[in-house]
Amino acid sequence: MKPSNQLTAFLKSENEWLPSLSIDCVIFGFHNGELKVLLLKYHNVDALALPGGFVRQEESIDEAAGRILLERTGMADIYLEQFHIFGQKDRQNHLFNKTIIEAQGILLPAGHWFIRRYVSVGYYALVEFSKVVPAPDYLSDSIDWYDVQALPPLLLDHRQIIQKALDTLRTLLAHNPAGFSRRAAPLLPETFTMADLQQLYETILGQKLLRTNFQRKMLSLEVLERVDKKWTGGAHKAPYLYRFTPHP
Amino acid sequence: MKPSNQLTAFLKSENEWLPSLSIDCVIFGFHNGELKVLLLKYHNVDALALPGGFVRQEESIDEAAGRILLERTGMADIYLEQFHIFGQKDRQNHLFNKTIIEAQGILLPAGHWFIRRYVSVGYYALVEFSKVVPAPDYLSDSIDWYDVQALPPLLLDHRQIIQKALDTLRTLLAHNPAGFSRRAAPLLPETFTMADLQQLYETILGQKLLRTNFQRKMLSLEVLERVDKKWTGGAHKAPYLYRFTPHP
DNA sequence: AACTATTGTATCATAATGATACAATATTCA
DNA sequence: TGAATATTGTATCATTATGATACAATAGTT
Repeated sequence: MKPSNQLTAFLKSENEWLPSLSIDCVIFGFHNGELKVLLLKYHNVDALALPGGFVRQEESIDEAAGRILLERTGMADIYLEQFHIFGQKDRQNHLFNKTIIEAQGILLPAGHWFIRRYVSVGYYALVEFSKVVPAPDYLSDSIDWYDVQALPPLLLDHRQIIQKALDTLRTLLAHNPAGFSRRAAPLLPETFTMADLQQLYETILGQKLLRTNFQRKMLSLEVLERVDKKWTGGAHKAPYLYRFTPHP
Repeated sequence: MKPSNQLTAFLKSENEWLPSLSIDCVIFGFHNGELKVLLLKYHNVDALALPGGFVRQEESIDEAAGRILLERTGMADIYLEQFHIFGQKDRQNHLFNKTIIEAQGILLPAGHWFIRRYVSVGYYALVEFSKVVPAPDYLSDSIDWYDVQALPPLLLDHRQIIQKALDTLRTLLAHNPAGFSRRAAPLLPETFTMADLQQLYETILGQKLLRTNFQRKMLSLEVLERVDKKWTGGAHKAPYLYRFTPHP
């Protein structure tokens, strides 16, 4: 099926979708000590965008978020959490959508929901970087990880959406480190050192932490278990490896 | 204008509204040591409901929440904050809406957005009980305050929406008491005693607090200023009155 | 075997919190 | 008028959490 045919089929199935409502997913990964976010490039659009989509009539918005992520990235069974609704009146997504479909040579009737204003629900997830094999779908040219500290120009209010997701992460981490640890588990490999974990915290919080106190705090949360194997490599004492205890 | 005419006009102005999206407002008040929530009773519907409404094409969802609150309750300039989106597929609001309009003798075409599924954005606000003069509008028979501890049967998932709003309040209060105090200021009269404030906290948190430590904590937040006047009445030492310092 | 970088833990000071004690005082009532 | 009572404001102690520093342990390098 050609791209434009898929798009045409999507636009024709008007009654299967909830108008006015879209979902954008902020997918965080962690690699080489950098916090990454998954972005894609739509055909004929310069700015990069968050993986997004629409809600079907017969699915909940949580289910829609999972399906959209699966379609755009191939990742299944990812736990997503809503964090904010973006409903400014000047989002102007309709202008952007018009660009997309006109580039495909499609003409829509003036009142079609796809080229009217809609509001977007932000969902975030923390995933294991290495397990993701980003594959562009029929809508996009490319999909890749980008360092949160150095984001490229983004579509619409997507930079603001990422910022809000980051704020949500920071708040969670600061006020509920145990809850954060459970959700953040996928960001790190199965086993990891305390230094790895600290680097993750420092990246998200945007500040340095005292190593000794960080270790004391993490161990007191009782969400980590020490694996008796040790790491090899550096010219110094070998650190323990830890894993997150399965949540009780 | 007769009720059914207003409703008819509303339903005919299909293009002025965002389909699929509604807003529900959880308005908290505090009176006689009880946390109250504002509920209304729609015509021909038994269960009580949160004041709610829809979003116009040319307004942001924040603006819509303010306008809806004004229309349903007469309260202007209330600071509302979004806290969650409710998008289960079994909300079944369309069935409820069908009941409402059929009771008014109105027939809608099958695909009309008003009798299709929509998701709802929850907003909450904390207001001064005594300043609200609840007045039912053309949609409702009555509007009144209800004790959060003893809610009547509610429409759809409105009980769950109130619960989530309460959870949000509790989290805010527990993790950011200074921020909560600023937002909670309208719940209390201009000046109040420390005991009043403590009762508010205990009601929201659902647990007793130690008086002496509560006082120490509140004073340390530097959001209160002591008014030199004193209260009269009881057969005991007169407490100081406090007011919230205007946020800096 | 000495050296180096890093790790794990102990320990100190300081701040925040939980719990108790008690003086101060506005009213009531003998 | 003055003792009794209920409540308030503050002090104080113990306990816990946090910030900061010190130091022994150790895997590699030289």
